[in-house]
Amino acid sequence: MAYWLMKSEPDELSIEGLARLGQARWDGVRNYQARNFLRNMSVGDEFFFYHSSCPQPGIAGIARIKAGAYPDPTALDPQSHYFDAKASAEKNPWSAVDVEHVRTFGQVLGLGLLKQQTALEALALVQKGSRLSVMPVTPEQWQAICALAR
DNA sequence: GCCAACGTTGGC
DNA sequence: GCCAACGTTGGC
Repeated sequence: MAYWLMKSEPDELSIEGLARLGQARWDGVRNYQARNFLRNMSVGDEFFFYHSSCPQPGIAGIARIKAGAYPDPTALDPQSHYFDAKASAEKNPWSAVDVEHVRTFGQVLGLGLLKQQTALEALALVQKGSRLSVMPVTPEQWQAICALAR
């Protein structure tokens, strides 16, 4: 089992929204590096749910992969914000996964707090200029962040 | 709204 | 293959 971190704008999907729904499709990833990480995910993998582009950016909880990567239907939907005119049913370069809620933290672990942690220096999230929205988390980083949540 | 930094596009 | 221009991300 592997660990990950994924960013979502709470206006689109928040940890509270996922808790309410129980599960959701994680779609709209339009970056090849992030997509490749999606494809490496296995059912049962857990990830930190990060809230981005919002008043309180940070890790808001934990969720789990319920179904591994499959072609992202939003790429084929002209109505979707994530529509990709170059994608087709035969050749859809984008992937989605299904996720389920695990835990909402009592308080959001703010980006500032995460940046203070020596144990997280290698995490793409806290590196200058990094915009990666899906990234791997090592077991050590996972433990360090879980400790902050207690 | 600003802006730094990155990724993508497309002409050459 | 280079690289300038453009679009996007995302914190502040």
